[in-house]
Amino acid sequence: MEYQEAKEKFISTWGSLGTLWGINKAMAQIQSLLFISTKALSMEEIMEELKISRGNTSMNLRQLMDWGIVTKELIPGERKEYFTTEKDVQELARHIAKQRSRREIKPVIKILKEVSSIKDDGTEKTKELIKQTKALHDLAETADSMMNKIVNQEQTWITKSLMKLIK
Amino acid sequence: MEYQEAKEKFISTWGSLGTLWGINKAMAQIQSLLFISTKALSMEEIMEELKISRGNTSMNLRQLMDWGIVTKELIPGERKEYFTTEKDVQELARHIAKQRSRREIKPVIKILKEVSSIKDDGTEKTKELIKQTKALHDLAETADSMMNKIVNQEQTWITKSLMKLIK
DNA sequence: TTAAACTTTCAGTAATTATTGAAAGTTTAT
DNA sequence: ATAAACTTTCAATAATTACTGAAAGTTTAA
Repeated sequence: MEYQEAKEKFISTWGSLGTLWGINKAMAQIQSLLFISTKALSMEEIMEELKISRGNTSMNLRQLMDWGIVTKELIPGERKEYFTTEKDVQELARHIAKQRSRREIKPVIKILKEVSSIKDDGTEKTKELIKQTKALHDLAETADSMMNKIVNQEQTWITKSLMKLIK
Repeated sequence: MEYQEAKEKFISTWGSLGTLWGINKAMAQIQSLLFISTKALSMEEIMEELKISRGNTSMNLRQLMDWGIVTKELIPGERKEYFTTEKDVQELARHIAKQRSRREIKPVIKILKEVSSIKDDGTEKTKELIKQTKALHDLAETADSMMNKIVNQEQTWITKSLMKLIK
């Protein structure tokens, strides 16, 4: 497999993985293009490379910046804006995990908390609702907190060794 | 908040969380309805409760069964089929993690492996592609394996203690 | 200022994905 | 065999989501 083929394969695979996880194709592809680029790219270059419109590029770049994984880079003397993505996979994972936690997981945990806190009227169905949403709440909290801890690398030597063990 | 409101809130929240993660609404809602139900439900009852068509119900139930999180239950003497979901959240998480790993993560890891194995022609861009996809490959493998280990509870006393630490 | 070089916005459209409902299929009882 | 009770399939349609492109907006240089 040659460079060009490999590059295209990577970008398109990453794009479809994105859609499978609720991230849109263009967004995932822009990010992956930047991820393997040796330099910051202009909007023009991104449009050209991915064959997408100016508007689409602009909007998705904005979203990527909102997520904190792409940043504008102003090249002195240049009028155009250039973009780069976080190149360190660990950092990248940290940003994504943090954002998805904040935007999606935390709000759901909150609702699970509310739902599982309704007053027990003694009926079987109410008991079941409380029991199951409570279990889900606990699971979600544990998973969320673990994910954050792991990705935040709040790792001492001991947790690192533990990681190796479970891995 | 009363039972009915709490129930509706739970089901609709779960449904929208689903869509956010690439799972369709009906599928998520059927699963959540079963999850808090005290008994197995027939197709009729699910349709009625969620106000969705017979076809939709049938197709999504099938998908849920393919994922291994819903099972048919045949009640003796009854002609209709009844459905239940896995009630244990741990088991549920295990099933989902296992399936997503198999269907989505593993194939992507495979492609990352391929892409990162192209021959190094010495150019900077090829080196970058190899380096970055390799990093992603390693991250994906670690994350996938950790997730599986965690949900599979292949936990000895030592991994359990470690879990507590990182948690 | 003005105008060139660029970016953003957004209404319209296209593409994708989900849903319906009725016909076809299956199973069970008689 | 027949028919009733049920489930599945799938073409048509609806709903959602993504994308385009041109107009409006912004910034910089002279």
